[in-house]
Amino acid sequence: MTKLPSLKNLSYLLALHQHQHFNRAAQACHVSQSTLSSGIQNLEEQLACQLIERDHKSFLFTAMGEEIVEQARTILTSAEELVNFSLSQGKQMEGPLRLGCIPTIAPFLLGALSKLIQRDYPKLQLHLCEDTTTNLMNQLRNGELDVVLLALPVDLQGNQAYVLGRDPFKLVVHKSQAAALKEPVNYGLLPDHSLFLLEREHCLSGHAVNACEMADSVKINPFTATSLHSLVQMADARQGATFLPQLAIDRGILNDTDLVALRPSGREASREIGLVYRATTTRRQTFRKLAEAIATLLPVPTLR
Amino acid sequence: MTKLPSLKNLSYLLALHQHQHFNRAAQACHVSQSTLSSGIQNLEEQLACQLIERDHKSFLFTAMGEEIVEQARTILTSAEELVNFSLSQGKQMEGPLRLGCIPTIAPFLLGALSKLIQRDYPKLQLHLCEDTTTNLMNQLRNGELDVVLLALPVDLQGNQAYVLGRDPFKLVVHKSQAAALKEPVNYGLLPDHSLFLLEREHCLSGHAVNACEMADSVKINPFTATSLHSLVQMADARQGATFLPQLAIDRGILNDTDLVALRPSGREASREIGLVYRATTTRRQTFRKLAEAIATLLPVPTLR
DNA sequence: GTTGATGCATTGATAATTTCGATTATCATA
DNA sequence: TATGATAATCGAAATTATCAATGCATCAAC
Repeated sequence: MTKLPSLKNLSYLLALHQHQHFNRAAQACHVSQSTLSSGIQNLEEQLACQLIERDHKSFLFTAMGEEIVEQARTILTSAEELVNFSLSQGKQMEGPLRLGCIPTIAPFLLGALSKLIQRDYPKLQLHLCEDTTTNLMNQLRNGELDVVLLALPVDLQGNQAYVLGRDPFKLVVHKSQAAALKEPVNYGLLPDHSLFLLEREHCLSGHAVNACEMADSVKINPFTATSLHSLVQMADARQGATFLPQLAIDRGILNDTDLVALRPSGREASREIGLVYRATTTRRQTFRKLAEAIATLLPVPTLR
Repeated sequence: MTKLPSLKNLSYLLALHQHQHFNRAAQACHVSQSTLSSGIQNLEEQLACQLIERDHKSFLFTAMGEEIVEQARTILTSAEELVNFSLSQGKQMEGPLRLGCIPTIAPFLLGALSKLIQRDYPKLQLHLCEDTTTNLMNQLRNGELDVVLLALPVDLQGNQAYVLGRDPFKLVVHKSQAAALKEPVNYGLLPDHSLFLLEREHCLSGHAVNACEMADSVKINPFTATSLHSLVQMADARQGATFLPQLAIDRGILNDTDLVALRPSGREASREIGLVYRATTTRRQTFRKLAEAIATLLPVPTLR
């Protein structure tokens, strides 16, 4: 059998790749710069190939280095999964679980989820993290997260997902305009520029626009908000309209406003909520149970 | 970050699992018995769980131990792939490649393949191994083999495969009977018990019987052979018939016999040849090129 | 230019870990 | 009750990892 590199050195390599800086990487690993430096050299020697090109002041990962980093990443996450698995004694619902969630779901679900987990699986330590879909997917890939809760469809990039349920979109309008409308709402009746959406990059905008088949409508107000809460504030103050997921409405986002929720026209005006995990995971059973728990909290649960 | 177990200790665990004996496992790892013993204890301490139940004379892996072994296996094979990858400088067609093959393909293909590889990819060191489908799949899973060449369909058990081509079955009969038959052959014209097949467990028997839609026919002779070559000997000596893959016939297995090959009736009288590899591999490109090379040697190449 | 700051490599002493051989403990069995 | 087989334990020796300090090259500021 050939001599294998140590996991420690591989983790040094990953840290260096992440920080692109020996000192900061060393700090992140809680070792001195010289330790990390020699660890990397050690690796290069064992693997008999150059991983980084040195430039005395700076350095650059070689193509090989990048490739090795990718492979090392999966090895290290597997190893971490192994210790987590054993530390939790193989019990599926024990030990730490790092869950990422997008901002248009998190505030309306994680509170209830946290309570539910606390009640049903008190030994499961849920660590939560709120970020954009892109960032969450990166963190999942890097092993910084175990599972990610987000709106589908999304490019799974080789990961796998459980579909937990469906979250219908509602058209939310000011009381003063609601009288003139009847369900399902015909968008043509809305004043021009009266529809507020999240910033374009935000996945919810895309989902809502697609779901309601109204891309580039003249109805959309060019101002864009960055959170559902500010969206509500805008619509309320300017007597406009917006789309909100049922989930947010159920959790009282419209309380203390003069807004009412109406059913929009267009088929399938909804988003799907999915739980994404690495294909290489060993914790499918855990994620499955978590998925079941989350599904019970959704407007239209449809676990598969 | 939690403290990770060392790859070395994990490999000790795997060796112990394989040999079920401390001394022999230690020898296999080229370390002393005490080293291996304390390595295992170390693991148990780090993972905070009992991996083996000791019985003073003997021992038994716990359920957790078995599970950890499985996970450790994938980690170690990934690590080994990493060093192989780097040692071959990322060149796809360099370094060692361990190929397993079933006995009804190996003798008719590996010679030509070996020659082809030697010519086109001289730096690829092909290690060959001939065994049954079941054993090959186990060795693939254990990381003892990199790829396996066999007849499809087969339970992939989470592995992946390239389909390389199709190998038609021919009905091989003695000259003295050939005159009475015309293609495609109607089995009813064969004398009872005149058809020789490989032993029942052998995948080729199943493939041939299925392909020609003649399960449990009274035509089948209860005597079964263990290799295609002895099958040919039987049919030749006893003036019977048998099924042979085109591949074997192309390589001259009927030379110096009084047998002739005829096209059997029944649609799709053929087997598919596939190249199977672990889903977690990092060498898909290598396997792809190998697949292309092998496909050119098959009677009906259909790479996908 | 000179100076100071930055960033990685090197060095040599020290600490930690690994490994081995020898020994011990336990059990089965002859 | 010896004997042999097996795994755990122990202590010394070898190996390896780590750190603080230093070296060396580069760059920016003046």
